Order: sequence, then structure tokens, then C-alpha cells
Amino acid sequence: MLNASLSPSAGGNPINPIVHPVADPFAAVTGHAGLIASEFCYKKEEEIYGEDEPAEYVYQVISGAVRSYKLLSDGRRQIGAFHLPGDVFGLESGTAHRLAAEAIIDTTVRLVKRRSLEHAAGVDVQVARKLWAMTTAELRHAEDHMLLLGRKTAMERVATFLLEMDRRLAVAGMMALPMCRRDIGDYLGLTLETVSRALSQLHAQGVLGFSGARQIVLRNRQSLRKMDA
Amino acid sequence: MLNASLSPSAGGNPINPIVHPVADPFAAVTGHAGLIASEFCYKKEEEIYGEDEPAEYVYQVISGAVRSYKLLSDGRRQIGAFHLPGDVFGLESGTAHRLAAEAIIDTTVRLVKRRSLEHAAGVDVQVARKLWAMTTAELRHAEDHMLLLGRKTAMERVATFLLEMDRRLAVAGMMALPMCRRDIGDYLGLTLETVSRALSQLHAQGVLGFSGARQIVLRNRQSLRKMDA
DNA sequence: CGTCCATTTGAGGTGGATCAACCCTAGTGG
DNA sequence: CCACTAGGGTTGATCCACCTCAAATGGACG
Repeated sequence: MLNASLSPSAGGNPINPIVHPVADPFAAVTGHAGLIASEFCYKKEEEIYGEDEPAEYVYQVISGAVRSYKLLSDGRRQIGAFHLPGDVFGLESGTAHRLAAEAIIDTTVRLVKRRSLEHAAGVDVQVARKLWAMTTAELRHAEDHMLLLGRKTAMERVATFLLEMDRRLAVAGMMALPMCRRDIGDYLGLTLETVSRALSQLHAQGVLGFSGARQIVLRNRQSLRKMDA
Repeated sequence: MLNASLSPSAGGNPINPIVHPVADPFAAVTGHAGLIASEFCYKKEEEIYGEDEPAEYVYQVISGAVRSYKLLSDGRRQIGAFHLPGDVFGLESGTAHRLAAEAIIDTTVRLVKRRSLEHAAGVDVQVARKLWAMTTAELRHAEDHMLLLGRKTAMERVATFLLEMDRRLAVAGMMALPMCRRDIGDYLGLTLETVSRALSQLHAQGVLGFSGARQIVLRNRQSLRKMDA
């Protein structure tokens, strides 16, 4: 069934509230190198690329949300990152994607051919520098996430998650989570039940408020920061 | 926790500066760019740099072993990577180290100033490409490790660890682990007791043999690969 | 030969997983 | 417009893999 939410107002917020330390990554690179960027839409739950698949494109989320993940042979899943409007994903310096990517909700992306970027990086050292910086940002997130997965308690993980999502997608003090409890669990190395219990406990403590399971208002960021260890 | 500008001369012992000839990742970059590399020694347990400290140098292990880690405020530690002879570590595209680094045993490193590398990358796009590729390799390891920390059982983690160390430091079918059980636990998100019990169980099953707690020979890699999920 | 740690092993506790209802709500069709 | 339904979410009861605490053992080094 086709879906009407090709409109950018459906899921994510098309106006990215992040103050970029530099200009928009894609714009910086594509503008500088005069590359062609196209747009493309994926429906909810649609695969964008698979693990170990050749990396033909690099993507930027325009609207919607994407999960990057790895699977074990028996189906256990680890989500390495959520990609929200403005985020670049699928960037590889090699020829294959190391994680799979799927649209969580209906999602529009901008994309450029990886080869074009590689070519631009070979011509313009500023482009090369930017690509390196983007990979470094991903690495930093992965390093923080290893600490979370290896050493934090369930409540600390959920507190970290809420603060991350608040920072990345809160609008007017409220966040509209695009992902379900199972996705959150697979991101945090927990079960969906444990995530739900932690959120319920925070709700009971007045740390957060709900307007529907995925609409959350943080009422006490300071106590979340303390839990975050 | 000394200032990074003093780091190499403050703690370790300087050796002779050299221009390195060999064809390894570091030499590929430093040799290509004609950079000066110095050698330096750290004693067992000595800090090489701290978390969030300015990144003045990039390092390559010549001999010995290094651990990179993050700490929580109460002392819980997550080791993100072990660096063994040949490995480059401390490479940052920003200005600060994201993890702390310590010598596990007496260690000799080769080092170059980060600014020199940055300069070389600004002049030679091949150098820039190589730096990006090295960061990508670190990211790949971190992504694999997130899957381990978030979703693997204790036995699967230990099996993965043994296969990784076997690949990276086995000589004549035997590996001499430089790190203690606590380090292994902090790498795998387990306690040292759980690591010890898993190794004992593998020993009892004949999957591995000991010659002292840190000298291990793998007798059945295939069964380890199966456990690795 | 004795001291000091690292390691192993044992016993018991527990945080989060598992299994199982139940509830809520958005979407559907009447 | 409302009743129905399906899938996501919550909550409860129980389990168990791993942690914690404790003690014994072993190996390296003076």
C-alpha cells in the first residue's frame, strides 16, 4: 500500500535545529565539488542497503529516520546508530557497507554516488578532510556507545538514550520518537520489556511525561544526567 | 595527567629519532610525506595520554602492548581496543584524544606530531586518504565490538576474543597475552572471574591449552568459531 | 624461601531476560 | 461516526547468566 507521507512534515522535523560546527556536510562536500545529489524515498521498514553489500551511495536523511545494525546468525540484533534528519550515513572509505540500514518510518534521503565523492576527495583536499571528519564523528559515537553497552546499567542506558534523543530531535521541549521499544532495546543492548520498565519508572518519578508512548517530554534533565554516570 | 605537550619527554624515555623506511601503514604515511618519526618507551602501567587531553602525537606500537579505554565517574572501565606491535593508535582528526591510553607492559612506540600529519594530509591527498582509511578500520572494529558488547553471551565474547588475539599475535600456534584477566574483562564487558571461568571451561573441553595463565594455544579453532555465533 | 599479586574456584545474590497476560490506541471497515 | 482489530506497549511472575564476595592456589621475583 502506498503511503501519503512523502511530504517532509510526516515524521521528522525537516528544519534541523542543530548548529553545525561547520556548514552542512553534504552541502560542504557537494557544493564544493559540484556533485549531483538526488532524492529518494523509502517506506517504513524498507531496507536501504544490506550488511556487506557494495557501497554505491552515501546518504543524508532529509526527513524520517533510519537504523543501522548488525545481526548474529540466530537473529540477535545490535543497532549501532539511529540516523535522523540532517545526518549522513552509509559513508564508507572501503567498497562495502559494514552495517545494514533500514527506514524506521517513511523516509526521504538525499544521495550521491560514493565514487563521485571519492573522486572529489582525490581532487580537493578539503573534501577529503571533511570525509575523514565525518567518519571520526561516527567513531566517537561508537566509542561512547561501547562504554554504554559494556559498563552501564539498564537505567543509565535509558537515561543516556533520552538525553541523546532530546539533544537530537526535541522540538519545543518535546521529542517524537520514531522508533519502537524493540529498536530502543536493540540499540541499548536490552530487551524491550526492560526499556519499557525503565521509562515507566522515570515516568512515576516525574522525570518525564508521556503524550502517547512515543511522545516524551523531559521534565528533569538534571536527574537524567546524574543517572547517566 | 600531565599536559600532552610534555607527554613523551615527561614520562617515557627518548631514543634516537629516525626516518623510517619500512612499508607499513605508518611508514606509508610518514615515509611518503618525509616526516620525522621518533621512538619512545613507556614502562608497564604508564599513562601515554589521558581522555580529552590535547592530541599532540600519533603513535605506532613497535613492541609491547597498549590499552585504550574510557572510565565512568565511579571507576567502571571500558577498554575499546588493545594496540599490539604494528598498530597505529592515538590518531584523531580533531584536537583531543577520545580515550585514554596506557602501556600494559613495557612498550616502545614510534611517534609523529599530529600537526605534521595534518599538514602532510593537506598537501598530499594520498596521505589524507590513508588517514581516513585508518580511522575507518578503527570504526569497523568498534562496530563489531558493539555487537559483541550488546548481544553476545560471556562464552561467545571470550571465543571472539581468543580468535582475535590468535589472529593478531599468535606465533607458532601459541599466543602470549600481554594483558591480565581484568583487562580482558573490561574489554569484553565482563568481570575477571567470568573470563577466568570461561577459559577454564574451554580448557576442560580441550579447546585450548595453557602454559602459564597467559600463554595459550588454541587446539580447536573451529569450535571457537561456532561459539562465536 | 617468602612475599605479593594474578588467577582460579566456590557459594550465594541479583539485575535483567524470559514467558505470559493484559491494555491501549491508531487504523480499518462497517 | 463508532465498533472492531491488530500491533505496540505495559506489567507481572519467574528464571538464570553473570556478578559479588570470599577463599584457596599458583607463579614470578626478590
